[in-house]
Amino acid sequence: MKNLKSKKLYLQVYDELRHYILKNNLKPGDKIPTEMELSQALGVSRNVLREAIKTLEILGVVSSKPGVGMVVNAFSPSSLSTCMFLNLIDDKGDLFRQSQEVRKVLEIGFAQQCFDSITDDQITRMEDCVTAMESFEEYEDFYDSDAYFHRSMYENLDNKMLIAFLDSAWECDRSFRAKVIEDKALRIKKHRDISIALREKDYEAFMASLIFHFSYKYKINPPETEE
Amino acid sequence: MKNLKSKKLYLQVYDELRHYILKNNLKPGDKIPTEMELSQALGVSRNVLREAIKTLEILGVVSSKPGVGMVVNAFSPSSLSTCMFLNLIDDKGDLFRQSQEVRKVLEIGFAQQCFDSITDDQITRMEDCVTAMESFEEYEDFYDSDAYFHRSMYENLDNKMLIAFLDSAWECDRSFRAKVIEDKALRIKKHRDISIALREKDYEAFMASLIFHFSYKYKINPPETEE
DNA sequence: AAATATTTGTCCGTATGTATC
DNA sequence: TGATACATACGGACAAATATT
Repeated sequence: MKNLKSKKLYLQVYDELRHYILKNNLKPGDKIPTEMELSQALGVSRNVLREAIKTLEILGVVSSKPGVGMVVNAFSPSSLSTCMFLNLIDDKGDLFRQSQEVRKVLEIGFAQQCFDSITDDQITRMEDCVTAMESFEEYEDFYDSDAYFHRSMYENLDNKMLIAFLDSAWECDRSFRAKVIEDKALRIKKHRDISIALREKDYEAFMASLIFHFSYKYKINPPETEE
Repeated sequence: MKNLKSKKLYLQVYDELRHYILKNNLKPGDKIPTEMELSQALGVSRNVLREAIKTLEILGVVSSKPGVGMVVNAFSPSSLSTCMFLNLIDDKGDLFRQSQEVRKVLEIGFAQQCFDSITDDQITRMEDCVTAMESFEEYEDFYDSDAYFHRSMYENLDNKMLIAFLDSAWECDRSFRAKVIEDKALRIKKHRDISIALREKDYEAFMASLIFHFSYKYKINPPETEE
């Protein structure tokens, strides 16, 4: 069809659609043309068009409903972490180290802003996470509370990119099924110290407990290669 | 077809393929079954399968060639920034601020590691970027040198996740067409000071110049809504 | 070197379910 | 209720690129 590049059509169409959304400055909620209109406008079959536009839907850029059409979505942090699973096909243990390093730098780097802007509601939910940690036996449940604890800390910073990056790093942690070699009680204490320092608005204690929290050894549990 | 969930088929297939790659612990270079085999195994048409698998190709997870088949790719940082364009459909000015904050925290947070591990070759390329900056008139060219300067700093850190995040943040900067309100000479000087400090292995000067580099005001140039 | 098989790329047609008017 | 618009899903067909014999 396009004699330009002999590049695969669905890749060209994907770029065109990206361009279309950006150049027309589409906002969340805006409608985009139907499959028929788009395929005719681009001069490709509906099949090729769908291969490109379903990528946008899976990535969370647009939503489609039969009988309605397609609309642009608002950005959600999870759409970035959706892509993060790409990392998992590489060396797992090393990428876990990388995600740990990045998390440490990001969380400590934004600690000041967190301390200044955190609300009582956030602190309460962090305390609830600590309480939940104490009652869990299974590590997976423990893990969920840990993740929610940290997510609650930074959700009020008005920085969706930070949230997206932190979620991506957590996504790696989860998929690696890494288990921290650390006493459960110590792990809980570390988190409790952070929440207490925030509750008492003690900046020095907050920073100290946060930095201390990131000091531990870890091992990797390889994912079961089930059936 | 599947009365189970009434969830869209191509979304289910996408999850299945993700699962397949992870559970089978596929490494870069490994082959995955043909479209016919996969569509038959999953009980869906070849069309639906392609809508899911082309997402994986566009994301850079797999590559396909006619007559050969599909293989798993190695992770490349660009695959993450491919997703970052999702952010662009939201409030642009605010997300530029966010990317600036994240970049600042990440670059300063990893400055110590950068200083310890940087090689002469990296520093030479950074110096070349500064030289290039001096000869450019157009801001776009200036911008490319700026991006490459920072990328060279951290590429030796053995942390692909960091590189991916930094690239993602740069992707935002670029698409926002943000222009820093700053004297060109000052901008060049800031970068030159960083490279000089690294060349002379002066840690204090390096940190000071890097922190100073991130202090500036900016404005946003909205993307032209061409044609 | 040449013919054949394999695999992806692209298009078409059709039927179904769902939402809107 | 019916009619229309739209996405969903299937199957077939042929072309193009590559590998194999």
